[in-house]
Amino acid sequence: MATMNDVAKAAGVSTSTVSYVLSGKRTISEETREQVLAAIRKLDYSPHSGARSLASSRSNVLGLMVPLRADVNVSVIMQFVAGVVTTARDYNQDVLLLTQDDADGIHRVTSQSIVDGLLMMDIEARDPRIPQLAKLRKPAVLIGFPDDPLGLSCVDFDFAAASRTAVRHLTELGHRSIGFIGSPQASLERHATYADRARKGFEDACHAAGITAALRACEPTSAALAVALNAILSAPEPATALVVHNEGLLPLLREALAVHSLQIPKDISVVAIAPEDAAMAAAHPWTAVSIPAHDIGRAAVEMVMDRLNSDKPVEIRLITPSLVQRETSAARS
Amino acid sequence: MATMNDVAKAAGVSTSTVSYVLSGKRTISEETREQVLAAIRKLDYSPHSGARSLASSRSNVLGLMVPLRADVNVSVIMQFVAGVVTTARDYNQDVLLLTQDDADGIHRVTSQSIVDGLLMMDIEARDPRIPQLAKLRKPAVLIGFPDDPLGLSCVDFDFAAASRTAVRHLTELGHRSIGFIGSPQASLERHATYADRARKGFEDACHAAGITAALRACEPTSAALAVALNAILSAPEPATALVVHNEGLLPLLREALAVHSLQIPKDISVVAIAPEDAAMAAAHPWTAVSIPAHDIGRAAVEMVMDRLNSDKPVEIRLITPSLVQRETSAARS
DNA sequence: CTGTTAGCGCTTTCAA
DNA sequence: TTGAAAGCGCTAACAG
Repeated sequence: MATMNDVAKAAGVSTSTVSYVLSGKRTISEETREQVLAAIRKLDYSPHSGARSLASSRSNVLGLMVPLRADVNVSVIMQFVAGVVTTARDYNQDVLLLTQDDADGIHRVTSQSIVDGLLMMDIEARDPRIPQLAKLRKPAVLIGFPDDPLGLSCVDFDFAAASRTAVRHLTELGHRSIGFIGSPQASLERHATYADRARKGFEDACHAAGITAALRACEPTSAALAVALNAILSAPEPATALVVHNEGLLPLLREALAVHSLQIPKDISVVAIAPEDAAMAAAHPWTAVSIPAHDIGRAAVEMVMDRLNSDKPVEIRLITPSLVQRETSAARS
Repeated sequence: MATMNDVAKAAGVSTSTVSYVLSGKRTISEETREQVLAAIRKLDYSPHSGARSLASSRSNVLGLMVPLRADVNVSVIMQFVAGVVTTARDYNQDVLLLTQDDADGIHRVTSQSIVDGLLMMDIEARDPRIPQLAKLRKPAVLIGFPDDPLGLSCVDFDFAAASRTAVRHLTELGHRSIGFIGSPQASLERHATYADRARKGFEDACHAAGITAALRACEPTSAALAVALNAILSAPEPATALVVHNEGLLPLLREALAVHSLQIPKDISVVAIAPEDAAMAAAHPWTAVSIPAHDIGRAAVEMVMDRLNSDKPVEIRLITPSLVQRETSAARS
């Protein structure tokens, strides 16, 4: 492997000149720059990341802690990760994968200077990782919205607004009793903030509009869905519309409603809170408030890089939802 | 941050002694070892990964190239990745995430010595990345089974054997005409090797057993499934059993068969080739040949580490399938 | 606009 | 069983 020294010799300049050509931190005459670049090409030179990180105390790697748990929405995670990785590349960073159960992963990758900053997915209301992150001298961004961010940056989808938007759409269509089918109980119990906030937003919106609301947590299985629907549809004022915040249920929903002799959207309207692709992957695409997972990933990277490169203040961003009406919502009959 | 030098001074030894205590590459008296470890704890010392990789030419990072494409099975990927990351930690390695569309990611992370080795998911029959990998001086493991591995290690699930196992199970139950519903056409067209081999195994097994076979590729949507089933069930000798290698279709299958007035397993048997959790996530769990994604991830890491640490020869491993009968297969009526 | 040089923090050979 | 010291390849302060 060629080193920077080899390049310098081949180009007839000093190593610092090569370094500055590469970093752009100094103005270089067009002539020597050409020479250096030619030598780099000729020798097929690449800088050694370890040497660079030793000298500059920057690794050009971001740590991303991902839940590989089963009760979270896998396809949203994938999209989010895709957003993170592609944006990281725009900043010339690579992404190191950490898992939730790697107990001291945070300590390891920061204390050894493996990463320059951290992105934490799936943050809970009182996440024990937050105090740990707050002590670090490396920037961290929380994906989620905890009770107390302890001075860390946060970014998330505005799930409360998503529910409000869904409810507004349905009330405008004349519905006066709406059911909410949410994330599995497990997500609620560990206070994944997205689950809590979507529920809360739904309750508040229904209350403000004077609408009858019925909420159920639900596992992504036919059996659980049947139970949830029974509860919602056998109430004194049965729902004429549903908000579903659980993409795993979408493929099962039509069949489950058929049991109650209900057709979508003739007898019952449905709004999904789900990623775009899940909403579209059906013969009759769902009216949906889509979760822009890719954009959240992008925003998260932008926010760590801001804190890494400048002294921009800590930021809290909530990504605004928007609803697209498709084939599953209609005026109340 | 404390350096190794600080530790050496605090313990009253030389830096090399500290280094050897940490690496274990030299025998150290119990007494000095204690002293060193005490100093490490007291100063909360962690080695600097950049410095280490510069001096040792080992980064302790493995690169993992993941498809963030939509037509592949997301939950299998997640399980596989989980297997990779947890096993990597057992070898004291971290995992860097690369995406399929990061065109020169392979070159970047290897030439800059960011990674010690590479794991490549979703290998196609004539994958253009293979010649590129074969030229590197870093070990690589292919997850998949290409036409020509060019001397690289490979590991994969034995999809052909999976189909054969499924067919054997069904013939033992008396079925003489079996349909195969496979991966989307897109997967076949780019010759994802898993799709090809599962099909081939099915055809061969049916032929060998003198069974009538009907094969269809299928997108994971209700509409596509309806088309595929129409074709399979309107044949001269309609299938009395199905092998389904497409987990996205499982939640849709009962409803689609009901259209033909067929109940599982009374009128038609079904064997899924799918990850365990997909097979279990139903009111009536599927008889299935399960894809042990986690184990494949583990095996892949073991194989890179073998090539990194020793001169073990290149290896080709096919993970043997096993079938579990559950509620969706029964004797032909 | 460019060169010299002192580190960055670790590993490992050589010497004792 | 231990220490001294020469790098590993790069960055950036200092000097011109």
